[in-house]
Amino acid sequence: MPDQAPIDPETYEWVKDADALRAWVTRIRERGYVAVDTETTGLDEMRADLVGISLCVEPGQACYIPLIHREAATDDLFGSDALAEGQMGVNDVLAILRPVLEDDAILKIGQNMKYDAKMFARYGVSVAPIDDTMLMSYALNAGVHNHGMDALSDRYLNHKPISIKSLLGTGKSAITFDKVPVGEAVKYAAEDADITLRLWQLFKPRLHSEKVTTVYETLERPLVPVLAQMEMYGIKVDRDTLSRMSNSFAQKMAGYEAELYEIAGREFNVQSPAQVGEILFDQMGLEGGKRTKTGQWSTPADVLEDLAAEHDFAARVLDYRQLQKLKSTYTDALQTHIHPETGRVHTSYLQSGATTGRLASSDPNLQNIPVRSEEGRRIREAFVAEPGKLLISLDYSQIELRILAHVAEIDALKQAFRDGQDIHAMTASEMFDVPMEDMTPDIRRQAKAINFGVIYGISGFGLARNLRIPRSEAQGFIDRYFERFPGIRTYMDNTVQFAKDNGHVQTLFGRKIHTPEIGAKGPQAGFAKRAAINAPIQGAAADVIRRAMIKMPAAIEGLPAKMLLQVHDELIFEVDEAAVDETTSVVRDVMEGASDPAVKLDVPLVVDAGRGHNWAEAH
DNA sequence: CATCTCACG
DNA sequence: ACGTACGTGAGATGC
Repeated sequence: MPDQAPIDPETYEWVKDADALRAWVTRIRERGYVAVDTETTGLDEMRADLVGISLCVEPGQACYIPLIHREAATDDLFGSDALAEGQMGVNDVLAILRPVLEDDAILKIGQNMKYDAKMFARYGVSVAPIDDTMLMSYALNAGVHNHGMDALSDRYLNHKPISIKSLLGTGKSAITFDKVPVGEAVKYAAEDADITLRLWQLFKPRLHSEKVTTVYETLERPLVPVLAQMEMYGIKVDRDTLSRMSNSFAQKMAGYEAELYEIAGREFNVQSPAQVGEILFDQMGLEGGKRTKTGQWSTPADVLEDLAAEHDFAARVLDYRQLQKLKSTYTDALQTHIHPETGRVHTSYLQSGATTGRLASSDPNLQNIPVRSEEGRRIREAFVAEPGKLLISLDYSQIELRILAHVAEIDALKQAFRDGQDIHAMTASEMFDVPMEDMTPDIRRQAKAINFGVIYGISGFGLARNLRIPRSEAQGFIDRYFERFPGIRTYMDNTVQFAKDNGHVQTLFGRKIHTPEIGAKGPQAGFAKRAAINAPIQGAAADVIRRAMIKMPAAIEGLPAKMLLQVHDELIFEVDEAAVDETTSVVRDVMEGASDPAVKLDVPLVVDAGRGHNWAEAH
């Protein structure tokens, strides 16, 4: 690394007036880029207030512009806080900064820039173009370590930044950033911008030397504004619907609870797996109970399901648990996420959350809203379109199996997809020598489980557990599968070997997923192998839908349609009723062509679409 | 704060 | 012989 100014928080500038700020704007324009960081009153960009802005133009040259820091007024008997000295008004600051923040010719560099871009957007400033050190780290090192700034600074700059905890405290007595004395805030905030700039200088050439520039430039960087926009739109959620469901669940749960106490002959905590296990295996003396590694009884659903046929107690626990899950995680918790001003729920997508290139969703997670059970699916009725609009949902059909057929070059599978065949039925037909016209649902179901297993890096044990069949039988299925599709085994062996040789696997689009555990011995080895087999398939599917999402804003421009949600292989839009047909057609075309022109797949991508006044109807 | 359980693709 | 399906986030319990 070239000689650089040491990271010294004492040297940063506190910007107090317009002249000082204009001097920074001049320096930014001379450079053509600037590292930017925002300080806010909270982590929720939709609710937090902007507290200050830090800038850095070269290592060690950083400043902080405080906006609304408050300090206890010594002469105020009521203890209310007064605005601290030496601050500019947010409107004055943004008036001066806007021209550079919105200037196409000036690159704004941030760590998790989506957060800062959303904050600025709420104050009417559209920040572009951007670079993001978190995403650079993710493109370089997915699968290796986390991409938070503290970790990156420690790892690459050998410097531990001032911790936010040291300023805010923790737990109940924690304060918000606007209560931090400005002098302390300058050191912390400007240091973050300084570190971000240094990381950027370090990562920029590495993207090239590690051959992930294309991944970063085409799959990471352009997705940031797309996700920011989706999150800010949010999706309308009907509180009354959720509230009614909560009440209904509570009533049913009370009934199950009484029944359980009756059977057990005593009261206990139904929500405690340990207490459920005590009753089943100690008190009732049932066989087959297993303990967790901490020595408590284990009572997962599949175990209870086996017992439920004989014992009402197990069946009622399952009933209770299902409703408890739906109530606490969905109908209750979702209500707290409805934004008081927009009436909508604004999730946050973590672009560097999953090692494979998938997104993750949090606060709330809208990627795991129930659908598999009838009762759970009804929760989707609470996700609604505005009056005069509909929700449309478009999802890729069998995208991972299609990608497997392509990358493993399995002619029979590729042809089946080209012919639009039922792929699970076709697999079953091949494996069990059953003509397609004689296919039964049960044979097809088994083949479907095998197809899923293949994507996950199949094992006899896993398939046996999933299908509830003896392990020997499951192993027989797998052997048979590889006999019929020998190319799949070759692909898997090659993938594992590639991981061992290179320390990573990669997707069709060049995304690297590091596999540091691939050389491990013992049980770890199995995990690492299966993860390595799965990653290029799951990752390529993730790349495809990312490409579609990146193309989408231009494609639907002019249409009265907004892209709201992504659920791994599905996109959800809110559309004026009159434009539903046209939007569906446009979106489908973008999704089905998302691989082009980067990768020409040997199989077609097929997208299914639905529509409705709510997500249950649209799905 | 770790563990268990369970919701999704 | 061993112990496993891949990838996530969240709520409740109990140390």
